[in-house]
Amino acid sequence: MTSKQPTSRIRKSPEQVRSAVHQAVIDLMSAPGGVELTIPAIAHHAGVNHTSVYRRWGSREALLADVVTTRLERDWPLHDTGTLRGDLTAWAEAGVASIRTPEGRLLVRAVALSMPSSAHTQAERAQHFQRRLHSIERIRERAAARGENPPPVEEILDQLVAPLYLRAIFGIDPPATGYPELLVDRLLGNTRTPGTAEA
Amino acid sequence: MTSKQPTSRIRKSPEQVRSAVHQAVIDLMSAPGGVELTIPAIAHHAGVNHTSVYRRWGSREALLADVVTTRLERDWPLHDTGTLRGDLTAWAEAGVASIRTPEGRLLVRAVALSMPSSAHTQAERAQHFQRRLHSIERIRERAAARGENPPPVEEILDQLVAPLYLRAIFGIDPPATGYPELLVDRLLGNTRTPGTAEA
DNA sequence: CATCGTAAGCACAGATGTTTGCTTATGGGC
DNA sequence: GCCCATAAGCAAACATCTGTGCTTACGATG
Repeated sequence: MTSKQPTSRIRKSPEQVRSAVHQAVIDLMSAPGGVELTIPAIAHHAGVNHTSVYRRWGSREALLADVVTTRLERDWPLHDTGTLRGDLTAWAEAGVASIRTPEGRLLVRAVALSMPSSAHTQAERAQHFQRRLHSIERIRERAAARGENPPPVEEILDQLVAPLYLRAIFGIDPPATGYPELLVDRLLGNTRTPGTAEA
Repeated sequence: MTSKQPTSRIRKSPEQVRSAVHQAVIDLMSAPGGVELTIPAIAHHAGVNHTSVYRRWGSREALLADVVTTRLERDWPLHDTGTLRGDLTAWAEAGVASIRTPEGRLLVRAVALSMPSSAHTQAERAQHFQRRLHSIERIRERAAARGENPPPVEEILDQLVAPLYLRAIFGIDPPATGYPELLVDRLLGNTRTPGTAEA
């Protein structure tokens, strides 16, 4: 007991820790039964010492934000289809696909909540949301560059983003078929031939 | 230590406790800087012993749910205007008024969160949401009884509820004027003045 | 006015989450 | 191949939240 024998103390590399912790967050979020999702629990599930998590991310809030943005940007990417309608529909389709999985719903929910107990300031939260909205802005810019006339952001927010987020947050399944197209039709007008609808 | 002198131990009545705790939750939620919103903190702010809170509500989740439903039912009530359009507009107006205040936004947000760390099952969460949706159902029933033909719940969800909730959660201010009417027009069709207004 | 059930307050114990000082693998640069 | 900065692992202290047994004020009932 006096000496410390090098008890073959295997350790993970920083990248391994990052990966394992991220996966553990996803696993525990998706787990049924309301797991606690505390740092000790996450670290244990990841096979990592909890101090490593504390030192690297500092707080659970920061950890969740990291996981969420990483995953969302991977699972809800931005496509370039060549038309405004195509881009919006693709975006909605990716969203629908995401919120059909428990993991996806939880990710979107996590964006909305961000912080379980401690509360971000509103400005901070809005900024966080801005990152998510960035893809919408890009879609609008591309459409404008093509000479199309995209609806204002507020309309896209109300008619495209809001329904998807609401369903993700409250776990309401979207209609089985045609939902992305339905939303885009409401937004752009049900005219497949552009030009007549508003704006 | 041997004797217990009745040190004029003033105590609040159950109703006083309830009121003080509810108010403390609101105060701490509205407080800037990300207060912890733990039961001890709430109890302290309310001037109540924390055991009283534990024994009465059991968990923070139950306490928040109680506060939120109480307040929301008071601040976001249901009006009977005699027409479907009127009822929906009134509902949207109440919602807009609510989410214009920081407290109102936080209440709506709290409905979305419901549970900070522990996670409700999806069914449980959906049920919780159902309570909020009850007013929508009532509006539809009344309209049907009048012989009107209300839109399906899903449409009201997408076009009326979702925009309000999204704005509440992310702190996006609704348009300064005419927003309730705009949402209802989108939902029911802009049958009154076929204006071009989409701005 | 006396009695009784309810529930608030208090003190303390138990469990859980958070933080710190230290040791020592790991991987890159010289 | 040696040396060094980085960061993971460990243990123990620390803070905080959660729960329990008990006393006792409050209000209702007779």
